[in-house]
Amino acid sequence: MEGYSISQAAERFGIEPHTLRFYEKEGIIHPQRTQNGIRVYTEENLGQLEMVLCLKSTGMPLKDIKRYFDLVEQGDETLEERLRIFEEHRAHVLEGIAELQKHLEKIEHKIAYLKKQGA
Amino acid sequence: MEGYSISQAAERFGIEPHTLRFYEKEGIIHPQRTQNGIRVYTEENLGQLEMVLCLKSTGMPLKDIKRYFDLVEQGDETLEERLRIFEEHRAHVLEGIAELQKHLEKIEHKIAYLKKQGA
DNA sequence: TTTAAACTTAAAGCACAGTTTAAAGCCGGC
DNA sequence: GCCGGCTTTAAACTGTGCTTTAAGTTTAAA
Repeated sequence: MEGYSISQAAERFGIEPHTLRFYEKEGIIHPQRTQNGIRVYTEENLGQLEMVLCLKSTGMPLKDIKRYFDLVEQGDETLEERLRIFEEHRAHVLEGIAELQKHLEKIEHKIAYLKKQGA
Repeated sequence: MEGYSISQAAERFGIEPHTLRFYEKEGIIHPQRTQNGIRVYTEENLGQLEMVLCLKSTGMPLKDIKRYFDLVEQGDETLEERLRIFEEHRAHVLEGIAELQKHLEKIEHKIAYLKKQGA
C-alpha cells in the first residue's frame, strides 16, 4: 500500500477516474505506475490534485494549471514566476468576487421589487 | 430616433452585435424591427439586456435566463415563480462567493509559502 | 475462481456560449 | 450615383473541459 488507486484518488475529490486519466494526458499530474502499469497516486499527487481543483474552480484554464506544474518540476529557479502566477491569480479571483457581489446587489434589488409586486 | 441600433446597444454593454443576434435567436431578447427589418432596441430592451448580463455573469445558463424572460412575458401570474428563481439564484451566487473565498485562502497560503521559499 | 476494476489507444461526442463566414440588402455622405 | 459601412440571414466553426465509445488485455480483491 504505497499509495492510492485511480478510483480511490478520484473518489477522494468527487471526480471520475477518466478525468484523472485526462489530466494525465494533458500533462498536469503524473502518478507513478506499478510494474504492471497501474497508476499509483501518492499523497503528493493528492496535494497536487487538490491544487488543480482549487485553481480550476477559481477559473484558471487547464493550460495555465499545466504551466504552473511544469514550473514546479523545473525546480527552485522558477519560484519567482510561480509567485507571480499566484499573485496574478489572486487578483483575478478578487475581481471575480467583487463582480459577483456587485451583481448580487442587483439580484437583491430585484427580489425586493418582485416581493413588492406580489404583495 | 425611437431607439438604438444593434451596434449602439452592443456598444453600450461592451458586447458585439452578433452576440445580440445570438440572444435573439435563443429567444431571450426580442427587439422591434423597422419596416426594412432593421432591429430597434428600446430602453426596455436595454434594461432586459442589463439583467441578462447580470444573470449570465453570476453563472446562470442562457436557457434559465430565457426561462425567466418567458415568465416575464406571461404576466403577473408568474411573479411568484420569478421570485423563486431569483431567490434560488441568490443562494447560488452566495455559495459561489463562499467557495471562491475558501479557495482564495488556499491561494494566499500558497503565496505566503512561495515568498518564504524565495526569501 | 470469479468478478470487478484496472489498463491501452484513438476517436467521436457533448454542452456551453459564442464566433465566423458567406452572400446579400440598405443607407448617408461626397 | 456610388462607395463604405452598417444591416440581414443561416449555418458552420471554435475552444474548453470533459465524457463516451470501442475493443481488447491484465490485474486485484473476495
